[in-house]
Amino acid sequence: MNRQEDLKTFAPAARMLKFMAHPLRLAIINDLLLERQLSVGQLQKRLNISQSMTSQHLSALKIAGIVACEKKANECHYYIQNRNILKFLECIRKCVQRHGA
Amino acid sequence: MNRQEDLKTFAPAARMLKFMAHPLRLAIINDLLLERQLSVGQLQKRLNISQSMTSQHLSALKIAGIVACEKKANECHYYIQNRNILKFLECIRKCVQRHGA
DNA sequence: ACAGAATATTAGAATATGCTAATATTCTGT
DNA sequence: ACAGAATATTAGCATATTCTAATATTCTGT
Repeated sequence: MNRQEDLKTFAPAARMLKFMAHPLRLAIINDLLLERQLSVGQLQKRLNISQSMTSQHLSALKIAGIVACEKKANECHYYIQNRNILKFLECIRKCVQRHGA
Repeated sequence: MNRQEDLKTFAPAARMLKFMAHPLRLAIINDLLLERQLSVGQLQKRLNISQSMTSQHLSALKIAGIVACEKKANECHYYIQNRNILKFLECIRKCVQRHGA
């Protein structure tokens, strides 16, 4: 494969990484992996951030296809849509553990 | 672990992801995983980008601790320093394959 | 010591991101 | 229909990223 191919190949991966590359969004992903499902309000309390931030970061993760949500009455319950993310998180942890960089 | 912990925990991971979250830098990492070692000039030709861009992206990856380099005469040979990156790349590929997002 | 190759660094413009504060929407219970 | 809860969206500022173009550094061969 030539280089132009390469860039096209890596563009979607880079895009997904970009969406994940934020401490709060990683924390959200982590929480959703642990709890399976959480409302915006629950996440907001857990992360101790503003309602707006919570919603905006969730919205970004939704656009990335990483999470999805389901309306239940007045609340919106978010969950991990792309389960491959689990292995992904494990990988990140390993990479970072031995590498303070 | 409480939430403040969480953010501190994920900060280094997010930092590393940020460094990787770029198509060119993923391509560089990929090339270096395949070839073991490449000079700036070789990478530049492969990726078909400017000398400055090549150097700047490599420098970013070096700061992140992902690559390292060794001077040989007039050239600078870069290689992957953090071998965990390999599994990481595989993970990314899997995540992205089934997810156009 | 000099010319030229290989790489690094810098400045600065264009764009993207992250955040706060404010406002809008959507739903529930009465 | 209304008040209030839960969530979403918007505007706008501050900061960070990415890129090009220009310049600096470092090394080699003569």
